[in-house]
Amino acid sequence: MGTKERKEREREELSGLILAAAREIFLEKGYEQTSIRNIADRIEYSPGTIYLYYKDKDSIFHALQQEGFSRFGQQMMVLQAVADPYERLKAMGRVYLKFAKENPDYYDLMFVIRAPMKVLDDEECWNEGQNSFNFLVSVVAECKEHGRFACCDPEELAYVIWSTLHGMVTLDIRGRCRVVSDEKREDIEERGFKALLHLLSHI
Amino acid sequence: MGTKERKEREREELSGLILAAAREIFLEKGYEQTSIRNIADRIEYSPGTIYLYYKDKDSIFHALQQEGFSRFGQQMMVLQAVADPYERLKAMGRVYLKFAKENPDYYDLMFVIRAPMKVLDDEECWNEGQNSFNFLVSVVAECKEHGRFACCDPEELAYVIWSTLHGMVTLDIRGRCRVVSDEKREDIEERGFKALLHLLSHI
DNA sequence: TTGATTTACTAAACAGTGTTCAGTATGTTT
DNA sequence: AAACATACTGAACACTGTTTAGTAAATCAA
Repeated sequence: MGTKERKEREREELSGLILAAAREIFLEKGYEQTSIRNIADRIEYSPGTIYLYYKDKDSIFHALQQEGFSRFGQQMMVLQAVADPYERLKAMGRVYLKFAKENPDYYDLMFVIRAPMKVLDDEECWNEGQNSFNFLVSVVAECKEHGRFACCDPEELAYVIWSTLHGMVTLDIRGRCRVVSDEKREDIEERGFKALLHLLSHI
Repeated sequence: MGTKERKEREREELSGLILAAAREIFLEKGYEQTSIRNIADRIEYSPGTIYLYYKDKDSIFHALQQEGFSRFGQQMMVLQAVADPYERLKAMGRVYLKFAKENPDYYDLMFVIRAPMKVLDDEECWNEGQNSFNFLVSVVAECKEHGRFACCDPEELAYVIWSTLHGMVTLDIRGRCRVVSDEKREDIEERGFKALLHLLSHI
């Protein structure tokens, strides 16, 4: 008899329901407003039930972070169509900035908020981030094989490129971009990205 | 009779005491652990009293942010000794990274945490940040006057440089640097900064 | 089918959070 | 001495994450 299998299926169903509710509230009202009680209310279960499916609040956000990386990965798929490595690198930057602009809350969860990282103990690997970074490093390395960035270490250059884009995005997301003059603020990330490409094209 | 003056002095005294306690707890135990009740306990007043001196919790963190910028400004003083603008720009980057490394909590408050920015309404000016950014822009502009960065807009280039350093610092502070290989992680910011300088020196 | 056991869930409690406000006690002024 | 102003408190309100004793239902064994 398949009662065991059914039970397992039901377990995963509620676990998925909890995550769906968390995602809804998170995307509707943001991180601060996503509480265990809010999630419980939405699925009409008691708060305690949530702890039968997730260790704590942080692990719910870790699950949402993984969803974010999944979306992110899908968006990056378009890069497979770009043959030239340097063109692929440029397209990658644009996809990165587009993802951040369209999913600022997911971006925050993936790269800024501490909560989802707390479930990883000190030296445990952060797989999702690692894969994304490795991919960037590999693209930079390919550029190098094609003659670009001859004097640079791929990992170091990847890190600098990532830092620049991440810096632009977080200055925006966390409200620090108002220091930029009015006429440039609206498209400052686009301007910044072009300036970065300009720098990269001269080495 | 100077009762009015004395009262005012006493007001500022307690206001300063609250801020000092907030600073202590913030630097000892971090942002999350700095609560109104913790502050009240430390100065042996009731929680309600704090609201007679500060509008809300955010405005306390805004005051702490200003302190952060004050420290930051003092550290930047050493740049007055650097005559050549490009050397000054390089020294500025090093001071920036040094400040972030030595005062990660202040840095977080100044450039990442949302709370202290909430006291500024939507289009109100963020003076502390504005002054710092303007200073960076002016140094880049001076470089340009000395023949460097000929093809770049000073504000845009200042923004890119700031973004790169800010990105490196926040990836570190918010625990996203573990993707960098072990052998480079320890001094990855130094390596990244050198790579940035390398980029800047080729345009 | 009955009794034992496991599973799934809830309600309540604990300890904490920011914030407000009626009441009090002290200091100042008339 | 009475009136008023100021400074502060303590309790309350509405939240937060998390734990746990208790319950009701489902499953299993005899």
